[in-house]
Amino acid sequence: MATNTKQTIYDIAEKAGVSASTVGSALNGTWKSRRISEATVERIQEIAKKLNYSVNLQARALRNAKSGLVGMVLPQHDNRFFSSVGQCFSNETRGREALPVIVSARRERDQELDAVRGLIDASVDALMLVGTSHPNDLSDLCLRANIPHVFVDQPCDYAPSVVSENRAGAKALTKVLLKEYPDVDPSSIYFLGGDAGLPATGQRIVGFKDALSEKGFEATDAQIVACGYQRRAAMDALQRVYEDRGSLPLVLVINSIGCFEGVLEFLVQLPSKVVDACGIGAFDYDPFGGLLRHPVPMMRQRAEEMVKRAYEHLDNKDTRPQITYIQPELILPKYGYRF
Amino acid sequence: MATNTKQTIYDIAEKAGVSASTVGSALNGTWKSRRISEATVERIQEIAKKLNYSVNLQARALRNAKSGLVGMVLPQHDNRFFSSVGQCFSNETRGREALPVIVSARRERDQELDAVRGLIDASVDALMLVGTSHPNDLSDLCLRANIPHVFVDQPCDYAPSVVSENRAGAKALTKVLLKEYPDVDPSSIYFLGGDAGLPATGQRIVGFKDALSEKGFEATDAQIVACGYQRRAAMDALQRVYEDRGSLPLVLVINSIGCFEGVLEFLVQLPSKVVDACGIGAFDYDPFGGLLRHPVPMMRQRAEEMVKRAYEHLDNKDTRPQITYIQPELILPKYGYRF
DNA sequence: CTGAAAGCGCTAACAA
DNA sequence: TTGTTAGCGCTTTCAG
Repeated sequence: MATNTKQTIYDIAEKAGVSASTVGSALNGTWKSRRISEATVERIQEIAKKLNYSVNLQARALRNAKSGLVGMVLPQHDNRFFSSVGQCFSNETRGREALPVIVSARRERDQELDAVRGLIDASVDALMLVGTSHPNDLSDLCLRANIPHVFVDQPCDYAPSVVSENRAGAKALTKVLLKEYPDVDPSSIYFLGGDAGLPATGQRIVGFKDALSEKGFEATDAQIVACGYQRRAAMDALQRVYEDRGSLPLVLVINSIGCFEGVLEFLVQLPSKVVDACGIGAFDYDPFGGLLRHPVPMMRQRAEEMVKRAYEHLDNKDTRPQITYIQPELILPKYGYRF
Repeated sequence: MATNTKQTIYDIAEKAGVSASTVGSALNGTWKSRRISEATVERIQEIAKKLNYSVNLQARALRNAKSGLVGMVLPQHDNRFFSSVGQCFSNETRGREALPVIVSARRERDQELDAVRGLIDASVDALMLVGTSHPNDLSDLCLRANIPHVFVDQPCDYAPSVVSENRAGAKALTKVLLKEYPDVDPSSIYFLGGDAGLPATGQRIVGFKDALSEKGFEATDAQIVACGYQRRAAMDALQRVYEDRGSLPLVLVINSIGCFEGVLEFLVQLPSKVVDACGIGAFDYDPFGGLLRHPVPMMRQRAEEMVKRAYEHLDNKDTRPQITYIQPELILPKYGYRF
């Protein structure tokens, strides 16, 4: 029968008539190098099972100066891209016999700092920082606490970073749209969403402009609407554009999946003809986006590759600043029935 | 200047010329009850800041028998419903000054057991088990380890559970669809997705049948296709139905958002006329689903309420089995432009 | 108002 | 092949 109070190696030692250290190594695998007889080990393991023993990882961590926790900070869980990142991180971390601790921080400086501090207090063995708004400040904290860390999605000046090829991706996406509208009035091409102060958005804007200038167009500030990442903000921003112009943009490149939802939410109120005429593309991917009657090419960021690469940096104890670029994947709309 | 090696209360004690226990209580807030002078406390805090001190939570945990970790097990992160659950859990947990540890276990028994064992080893102070396939086994582990725990989405016989009103929800959803097709051939009404062995799906099937029998219909086994939760499985299952019948069902109630994606993926290959004739409704919610040209009513599960209720059980140290039902929300398609 | 000392559960020398 | 012991960093009596 199992007891209801948590058992320690001392309890087992007593029942087994051996010392606690013998029990310890019988249970943590070091018994081979300590040359403890297989017989005792088996006996101990049996008793442990019977008593429903489980290690106390804090005690082990305290002794070993290694917690078995790996932390991740990301903007939010409920987002297709970040939840994929979280899923991959969870898989990879469990595969390394460690426990993932994922904290969301809404891209806000204070929350990010708070999250990182909390994770440092928990003595995480490593930290993966995803889509953070203040990478350098966070890296600073980690450096002072001597915590190996990598950045994903938004790069940092002081640590290894893994990001999408945003510039090339945005350029390719924009070109797909422009091809559909060869004679478009250049001033009716818009980029919407994101934070122009952050590298990811910044690079996408550059890529967007690249595509335009290949056509001999030059984008004005008015065509770049970096309204943030919120669904609602994107909705409002597009509405403003619509009112100012008196019409929709002819080509609209959207910077994040959250904004994409906001855009659709706005468009859904307009008459069909108006929306039909507008070419829409989105950075980030949503499977539903590919099923819409209105064809929407999308740039899927490769979450899995990004997390794996980031983990490689951690595994290799790579600490110097360097950026690894991962090419995103262009997803063109399917043909057939259109929802 | 900050040092690069982790500081302890002893380091601070030395610099401050006081004892470690004084530093300890100055830093953890117990100094008031220990009546330590505010002056020393301030001095200590200053030194701590300068040395870039941060508590070692394992040490504290070991001493206090309280880890400051709260665990969650869920099927997957990359799913709209579960990622909302994860987000709410993260928020609630951080609000309680604890750290969320979320582990995904794909609804597989071994992975679930493993995850729970890992969390028990980490001495989580409480555990929230979401959408698990083997609740009773997991509860058993927790009970033996004396860990307060709650179930969400799938109920357990031995612990408090918070679940959606699946039966009523499925009935209401089915009725919405039936209303559109008053003269439908009863045998062409299908329920697709989920695991009939699990209570959530089971209840939804009952609700589905309720709606049918109100119409005087009786569902046969062939109409209930509990093909699991995978996108791919749903795709294949629907294809089989299509081939067997020689046509699509006229009314299709889909049991989970993952299956919904699979269904759309299949339908996208068919000619418009065929799909247009089919009435589709989905349990679980996706904002894109509401924007489709093909109108899809959806039952949104209230993730936030569910997590909050679950946390209430934990806060109240409620341990006896009981089920709290949360009513899901019917979301009807928007009208206007249809994508 | 503050210090000394014990102990949380585990691991790793060092002895035996 | 196994036991003894010290100590990881912190909190908490108990003394002073």
